[in-house]
Amino acid sequence: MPKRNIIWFRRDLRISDHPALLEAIQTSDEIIALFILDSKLIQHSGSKRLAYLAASLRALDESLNNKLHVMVGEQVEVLQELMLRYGATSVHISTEYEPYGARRDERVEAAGIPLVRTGSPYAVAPGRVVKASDATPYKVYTPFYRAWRVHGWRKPAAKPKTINAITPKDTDRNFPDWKLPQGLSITPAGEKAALARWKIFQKNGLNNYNEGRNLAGIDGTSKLSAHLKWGEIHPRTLLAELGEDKDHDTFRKEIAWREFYADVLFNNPHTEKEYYAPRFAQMRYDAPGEKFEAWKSGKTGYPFVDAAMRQIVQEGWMHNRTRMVVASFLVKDLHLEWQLGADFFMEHLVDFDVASNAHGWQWTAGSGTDASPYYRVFNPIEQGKRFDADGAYTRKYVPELAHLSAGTIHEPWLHPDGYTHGYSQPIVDHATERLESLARLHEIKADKPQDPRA
DNA sequence: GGGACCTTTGT
DNA sequence: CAAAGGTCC
Repeated sequence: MPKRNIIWFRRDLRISDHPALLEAIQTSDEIIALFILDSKLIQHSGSKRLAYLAASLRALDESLNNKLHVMVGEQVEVLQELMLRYGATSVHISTEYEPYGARRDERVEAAGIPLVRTGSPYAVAPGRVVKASDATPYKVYTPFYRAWRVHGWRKPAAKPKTINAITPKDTDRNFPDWKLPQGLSITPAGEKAALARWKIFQKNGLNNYNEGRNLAGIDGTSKLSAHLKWGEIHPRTLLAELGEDKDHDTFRKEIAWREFYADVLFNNPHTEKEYYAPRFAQMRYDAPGEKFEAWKSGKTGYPFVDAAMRQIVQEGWMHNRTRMVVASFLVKDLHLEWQLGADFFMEHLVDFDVASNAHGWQWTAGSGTDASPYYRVFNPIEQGKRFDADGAYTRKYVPELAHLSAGTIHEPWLHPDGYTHGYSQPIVDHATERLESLARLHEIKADKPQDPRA
């Protein structure tokens, strides 16, 4: 009887630089390539992310010469059935660290499935970078970054020369047919698309990254987030080709932010949903109502905010600069809790990553690690003028403002024709709400005596 | 333990 | 150039 291993793909949908796949191959005669559709994750994913996953599974299957099993059902049952049927002795995985995935794997293991963990979605696994002084985790990014670099990471793993995989039965080829709703568009999925995008970014964006990454209207960011989220490319593959100049270092720092937030969530799993700084739970917030609806539908009357909100709904992706702008607007202009925005992002983002999302939001809200200082409130108009100076980004997503030029598109109230194409009036006055936000923050200042009833 | 330091700013 | 307060070494 040949020795057989299962390779259970989850968020590592690639065959290059894949240590767990290599390990599964090297310790067996044949592998069983498997993906299990997880009803819980499907429930929490919007149509765009599901369409992306469907495409990514097709791409992975192609790389595996159509040998991918796509199964529906409870993980333990599916794994037990396949192990029995094929006489497989172990299940190889890339280690997962975020709360849901880590708990799932523990549960599977507790049910008697022999999991073999090799590698992770990170260059340095969460929990590995700690302070030299007392071996506790970092809470501030920059010292983490320095220690992360000193820690270092392995070279990319080799692409397997041959993959000897069992041919699935037809009934085990349950590829989902999740379609993208009409009128929407998402980025191409799969390992080939990821590697192609990386090449394009290296050629066109990387060498001006320090400046270009902030400009919403140009293709200045890597746009690798969805590929990284689904593991179609490993961060090590990117890091291996970076140099030491300013632009390359800035990009390396963005990769390190992803690793920092994975580490913070690993060490503080409750911060997926709760305030990292607990006193922010005591702040006065407004209840979500009409203004929240306006934010979600891109009708706040603030052009840069509305452009970004329409971008995420149409494309499942939002420029990083505008992620901060719309987050600041939700929390500090509308006085709503960050979790409302984070949940909306979870529904729409193709690249949704629980750690980066929760802590990106908390940074803006002021409640996170190394958070934005409380007095720092983004000005949505000034941000638009600075980072979408010619108005191209806003014009693209807000057709009601397309007739306005660079000079007035971020302030339609300055133009006599500003509202002639149906654009919304501002739902709040930024200057007023900024002061309101500062007042509410003052109420929870650390040096204020706590309410004894609290 | 004291001093340097801290992604992404506003006016 | 002003704006806390915590973290790091």
